Amino acid sequence: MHRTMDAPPPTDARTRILDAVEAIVLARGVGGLTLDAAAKEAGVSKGGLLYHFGSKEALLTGVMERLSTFIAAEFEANVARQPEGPGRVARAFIAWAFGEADCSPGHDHHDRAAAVFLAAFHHDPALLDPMRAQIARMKDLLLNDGIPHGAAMIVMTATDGLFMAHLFGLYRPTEADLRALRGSLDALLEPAP
Amino acid sequence: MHRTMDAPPPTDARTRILDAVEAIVLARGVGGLTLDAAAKEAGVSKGGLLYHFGSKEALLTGVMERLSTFIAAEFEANVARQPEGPGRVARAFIAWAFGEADCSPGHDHHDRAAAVFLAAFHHDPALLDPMRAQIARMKDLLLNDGIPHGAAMIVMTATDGLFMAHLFGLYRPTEADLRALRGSLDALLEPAP
DNA sequence: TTTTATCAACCGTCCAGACGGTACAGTCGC
DNA sequence: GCGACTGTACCGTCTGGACGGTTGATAAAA
Repeated sequence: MHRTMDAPPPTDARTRILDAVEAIVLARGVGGLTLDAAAKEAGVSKGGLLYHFGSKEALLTGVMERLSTFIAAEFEANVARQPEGPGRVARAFIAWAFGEADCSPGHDHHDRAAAVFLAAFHHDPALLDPMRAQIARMKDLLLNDGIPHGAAMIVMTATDGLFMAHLFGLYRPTEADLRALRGSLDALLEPAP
Repeated sequence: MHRTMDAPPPTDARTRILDAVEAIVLARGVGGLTLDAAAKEAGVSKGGLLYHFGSKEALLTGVMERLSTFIAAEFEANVARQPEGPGRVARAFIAWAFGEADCSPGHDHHDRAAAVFLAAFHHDPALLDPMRAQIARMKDLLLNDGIPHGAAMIVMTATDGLFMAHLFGLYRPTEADLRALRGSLDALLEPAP
């Protein structure tokens, strides 16, 4: 059950089902996610879906777990990519928010995260617990990153806010908005003059 | 059986229904919001509810419109409360995010906004359009507030992020976190030394 | 003044459809 | 033979919505 990154169709059913959940939520919204729809989208019978995930909750748990571990891995990689020293974690946060991680085609990881997020939360807010744990860890690291407390909090909330604006489509920042935001965030991480 | 027996709730049925929607979403989540539940919570029969709001979508539209106008009014009031000059709008944003607006008992306006937000978005993302228009106006004012572009964007995203963390319960900032955040945001609005 | 008609504001019931989930017999590749 | 499915049929529950009352206030007609 590894990540055999092969041709488009021959992925295993489990992965296809998980992908189908994300695709449906992105295309049709949380309300469009039914077991029947997920099965059809994954090219699997309903019985087959229930063979892998015994209930809708199990399905959402699965999708949530996959997202959590993916986010965790991406975060680690992002941190490793930054130069050592104060502000390293903060820079990883910023890099993630501005989407400099992978280069997956089609839907980027923000969209997929948003879809999973909404679907899980709607079914049962407690399903977000793995993600909460992950966020707590990341917050902990960020607050011990050798930068002022307030700067760390700004990085945390600003990146969250960017994500939320995207999630709900509240507004679309222009390129100039993003450049300015990024510039100011970077400036925050410079040692005081 | 109109204005006779009600001593405690002298509000009209329409308002009670709108309030009931918010209360239900807060207490039982988006999935718990049904017409029956809303009717019962409002002390109205299902037929009566459908008399005022002909469909669930109409109900959510109503709740969304009320929220939009409320937010707009609150924003205006918050701006008026700040001293004139550069950073006035930004300070209003910050004041709102830190909940210094009204003193409504029971549920604060953040909780109610969150409830309406989630319920409307779940039914149909397009229902957020009134709110999007409102946010666009607020963003416009913020970006012409006489402060650097990047600072304005930080204020915008940071306040959104704070709201989102609350909305999904992703993490609970400590008092110290909030103080530090607030201090750094305020410092951003000081004219460069 | 009495009767009748109209109208808004509800009430309570019923229903078709959708959804999550079960059951189970059969199929196909290893 | 066995695990990994497929396909169909079915069940109980819930939901949005339709529909036909009922009630009390008000207005018009007698």
